[in-house]
Amino acid sequence: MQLSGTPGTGKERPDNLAERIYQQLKDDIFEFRLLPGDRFSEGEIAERMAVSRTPVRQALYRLQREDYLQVYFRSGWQVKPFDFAHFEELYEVRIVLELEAVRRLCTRPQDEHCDALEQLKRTWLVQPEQRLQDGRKVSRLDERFHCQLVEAAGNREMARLHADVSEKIRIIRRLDFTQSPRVAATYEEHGQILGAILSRRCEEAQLLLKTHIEVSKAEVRKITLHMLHSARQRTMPAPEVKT
Amino acid sequence: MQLSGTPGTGKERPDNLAERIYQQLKDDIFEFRLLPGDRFSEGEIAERMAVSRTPVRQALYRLQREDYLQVYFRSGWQVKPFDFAHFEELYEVRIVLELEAVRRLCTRPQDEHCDALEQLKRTWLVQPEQRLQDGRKVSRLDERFHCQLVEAAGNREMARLHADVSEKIRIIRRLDFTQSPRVAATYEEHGQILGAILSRRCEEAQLLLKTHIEVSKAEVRKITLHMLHSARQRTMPAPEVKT
DNA sequence: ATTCCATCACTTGGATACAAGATGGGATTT
DNA sequence: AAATCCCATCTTGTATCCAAGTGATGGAAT
Repeated sequence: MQLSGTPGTGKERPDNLAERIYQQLKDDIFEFRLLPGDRFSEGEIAERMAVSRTPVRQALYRLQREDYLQVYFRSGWQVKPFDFAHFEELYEVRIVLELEAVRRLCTRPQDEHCDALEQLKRTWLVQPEQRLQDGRKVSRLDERFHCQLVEAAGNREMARLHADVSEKIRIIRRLDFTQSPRVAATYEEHGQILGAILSRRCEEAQLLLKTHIEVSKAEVRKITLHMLHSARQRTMPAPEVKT
Repeated sequence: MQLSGTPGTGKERPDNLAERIYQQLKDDIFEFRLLPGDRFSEGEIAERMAVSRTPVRQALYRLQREDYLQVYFRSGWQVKPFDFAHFEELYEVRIVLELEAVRRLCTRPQDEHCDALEQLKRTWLVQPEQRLQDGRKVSRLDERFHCQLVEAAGNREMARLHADVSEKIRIIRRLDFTQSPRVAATYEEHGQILGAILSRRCEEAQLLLKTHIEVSKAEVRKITLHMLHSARQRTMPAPEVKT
């Protein structure tokens, strides 16, 4: 009964079933295999994944805490409907955190965080013919760019919150990269932002970044509305949408 | 197997054992009945709370996600040791979020959010003889002040993140209100901040708020170090402390 | 005295069993 | 025909059971 010794020595979980199911379910949501409004039971998931309800419940409750799912008392689970007001607010939080990161990077002491910024330069300040075209890849790269910017600012908590926010909006943010002009614009703007940061033009960097994010936000809003509109015509009933 | 009807109608969980245990355990941590570094097993908690391990595990995993606990594979649980770097970073996040809230409140359209600010005025802009003295109460009030400030700014996501951050630092922030001069200073400074916001002196409000938080941060750091130092002399071994 | 090794109680992770309530459909009544 | 009641079925929440591994302990060997 009494625990006394110091653990610490190599005792991390090896495989962890619940974690695997959590990832799988989140992926199902992100890839729209589970649509907003879809309902299901713990038993279904457990059967599909060929495990017991125990790790499924662990995963489901985690996803509930993260606002992807909703549970009804003895009446099953539901994928939370999209809430655009919610996404807009998350975009604003992103802006606040990233502007602060830029401020810190621009006022940083000499030669600090330069390695992180150098790595970003190698990805984004490249010749046009070296640019990636695949929207999926660029989308992931874009998220990494913004996260690394915040990470480079040095506050791990801020970076973690920002990463959480980034993950929450990923599901719609991706849609911004389905059109190649937007991909090109992303390369262009990231380059400009990096340049401004590296030469410590703080105000300019902040303005560029703010505009960059807001344009992306507007673009995504447009695409998502269109997508949901056409989905509503094909399927019935459409996934519920708030606001 | 098939779920189809619309739930929505009064199906919230009634009692929920796991939730109760979660609250109880968090309270144990906040009230130092569970000390940083303490180790325990799921079975102990289940026995103490007179429930099975299932809801206990649900609560423990939630507390782990929230960074209060740590689990070792087949070797029990541990209350996470204090990490002051962590707290400092959370304080900085608080500053960023609250400064943004003040900015928004100062540039708000006429007559917006005034009700929320009015309520704050009634609490904090009072005659000295009406001020509360009880450190516990003022501590809770202080947290509410800052949270309401952010809530009033109108971005629910920002408010939620800020509330989460506030809860995470509550465990040490309370210590700031164990000394009555600090209580008086809090009233003084909150009053000044509110005044500056209400008359839309943005820069001044931000500076006041930033200083207010940073002073509190420094004070808490001092008290906590002292507390841990004396605790280390009384008990052995002392709770592990990083940084 | 010290090191090594078997042992054994204890731990978490997952599977299964059970309890209580929600739901939906069909028979029954109005 | 429409509304209502009843019941079999399904669902989550909780308890219990089992598997696999951990770590402290004590005895044996050196």
